[in-house]
Amino acid sequence: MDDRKLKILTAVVDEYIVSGEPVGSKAIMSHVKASSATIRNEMAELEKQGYLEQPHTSAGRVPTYKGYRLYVDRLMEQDPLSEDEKKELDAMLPEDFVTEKDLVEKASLALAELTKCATVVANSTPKFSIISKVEVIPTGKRMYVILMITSNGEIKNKVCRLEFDLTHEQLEFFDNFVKQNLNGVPLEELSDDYISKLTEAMGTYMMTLSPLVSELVKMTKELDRSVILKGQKNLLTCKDFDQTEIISFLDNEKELMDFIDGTFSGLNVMFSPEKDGFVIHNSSIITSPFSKGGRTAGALGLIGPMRIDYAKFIPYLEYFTSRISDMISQRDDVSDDDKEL
Amino acid sequence: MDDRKLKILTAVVDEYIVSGEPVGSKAIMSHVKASSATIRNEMAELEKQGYLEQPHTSAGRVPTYKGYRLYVDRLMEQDPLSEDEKKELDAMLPEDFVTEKDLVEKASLALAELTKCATVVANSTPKFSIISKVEVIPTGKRMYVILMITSNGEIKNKVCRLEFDLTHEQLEFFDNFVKQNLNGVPLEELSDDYISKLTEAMGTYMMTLSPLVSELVKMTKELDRSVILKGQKNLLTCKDFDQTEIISFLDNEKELMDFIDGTFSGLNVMFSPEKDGFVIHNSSIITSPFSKGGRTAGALGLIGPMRIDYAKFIPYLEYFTSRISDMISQRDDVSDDDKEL
DNA sequence: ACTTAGCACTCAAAGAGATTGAGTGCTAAC
DNA sequence: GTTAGCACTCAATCTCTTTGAGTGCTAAGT
Repeated sequence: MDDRKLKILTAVVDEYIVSGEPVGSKAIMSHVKASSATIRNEMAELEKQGYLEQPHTSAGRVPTYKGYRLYVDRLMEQDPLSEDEKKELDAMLPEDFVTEKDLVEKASLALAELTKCATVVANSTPKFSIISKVEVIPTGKRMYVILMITSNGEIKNKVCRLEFDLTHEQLEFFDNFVKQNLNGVPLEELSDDYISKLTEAMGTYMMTLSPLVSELVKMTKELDRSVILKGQKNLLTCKDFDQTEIISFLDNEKELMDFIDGTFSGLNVMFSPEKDGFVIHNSSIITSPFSKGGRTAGALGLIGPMRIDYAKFIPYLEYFTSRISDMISQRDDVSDDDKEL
Repeated sequence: MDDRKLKILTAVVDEYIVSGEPVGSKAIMSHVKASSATIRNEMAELEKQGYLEQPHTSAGRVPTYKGYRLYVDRLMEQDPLSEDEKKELDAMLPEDFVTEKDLVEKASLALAELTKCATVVANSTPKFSIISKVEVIPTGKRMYVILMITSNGEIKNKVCRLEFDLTHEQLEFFDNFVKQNLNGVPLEELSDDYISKLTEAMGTYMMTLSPLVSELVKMTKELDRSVILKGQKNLLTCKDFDQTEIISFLDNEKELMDFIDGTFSGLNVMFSPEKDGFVIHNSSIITSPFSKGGRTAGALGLIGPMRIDYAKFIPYLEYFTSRISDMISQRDDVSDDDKEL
């Protein structure tokens, strides 16, 4: 693959990203020093090799996903952020935050507004946190509320209804049992094994209290897998997409969960044809992980059309995730201090 | 307004509801015993009077909102529900529910699926409920969780961050204070007056604890005004609407809150031209209130195109709200029993 | 052997009639 | 007051033409 071809491919992608129209040979002349005829010949070859395609014979060229792949992996030059831009981005993040979930949610929203794309954030910090309080509160006939608070400030509650009322003694037992066996336990250590051992240890109380335990387990599972989608509106108004596809995508959150998996290892750019089962044609997904105290804690992702402005938006995304990492790690230090006191 | 005119108007609306196309004089002949020419003359008059309109000279007639108004108020015959249909509707409702919010939410979703419209539910039952527990739980440096549980099973929590840590004594004071002054208080009695009197009564503690109180008040306000929208997808796919209007409607929840107000007094059918400020052109909104123990407790609403199948859907809606009323009232009795014990 | 000017060719998009048909209003007869 | 009949209207659809951006190929130029 000679140098001029790469330059032409780059020019096609660059042009197409801004115009959204098929790019002709003349438009490339301002980027590459060669006549339109030469460029046409080169483009014909790029097409043979699968990097470009024509919507129809007499139209210009459009990058294929293979073309985008080469572009983002090797050709594109990212626009580095100026200090001013950094300040602007900082201004979009909250200075302070109450819970980590709050922070990532706000960052996600800001990114969505900035890029006019949808954003998604998978936050697995709760997984690394420890249970700091579990309480069971009776609230009516056979009704109980389970309250769980984790060290990262996340709170979760669940109402459950039992078959019969618990005696005072049973409640007290459960309370103590939880205090001894769950308080201070990292959520990620709550394997099914661990749980079943616990239930066994409850002995005669097991029968009556097991519904509570199973709700508790459900809660921990829900905590460590939270995926939030923002900027749905931007997908709906983007004319690169098929509306019905977007609607069915928004309708099944399940898919979201699935695709974000395995994107926790560095910047990642994926195209819909590469990700099979993903319904939105012509879309690309860019993800960047963030960490808490050196440990991967989640990922922020951008869902947009394939002709998204990679050069500009990738730096935005990476800056946001690095800021998130800083902020939540710093906060973590504080609460460590707290423990030492 | 003579009888035949009314029959013709009814026929036009009925036809238009199923076809969505302007209705011509011939189509009416199967409903009204008269020649197409006569019907045309009558329709011309109905148009003069503002009940019908023509998209263009050589097209059939379409009802105006004034036509719909007359139709729903006086002409339409509702399809009464058969026992079988009632059973089907019952099957869509949960047999049992944990919180009232759960129930109305599920009913709302079921109605949305059934009618392919959006549904909205304003639930003010929390307002009539009493505070059964308030707790403040420290969860980290200067971090506190306020937990509030109301008698109808609703739970709300809020994380707040204070400027300084509270002493054990301060916490205990707040705990007692809340127990004495808020536990058992109906939410609707928490007027601003009442609150400010309370804060004054806190004396020297006021300064330090007022952030907690203000969060608490916020929580009660959020509790008694919950509006839930379901079936957004149906609005997006309905071709009677302008997509951009739908998107901007979905984007500002505020509007939702506003329009549902004042619809708690019996079945209500509104058309977008009557409800100014409401962005969705060509839409109609049908609401029906539900009650808890004889007291209005909220309303369930249906948002659809103006040519919605009123005859069929109004009975659905009313059946649902009557079932909701039954179910939450019955449940209430149970918890009353509970108190007596 | 590569580059490029030139030319014939292609094809989507936009515009200009022409055609169709559902529906109307009006009139004159019943 | 009702209705059959007829001329008229107009959106929708189709066809035909024009336009123009863009191509591939060829032959001459470097």
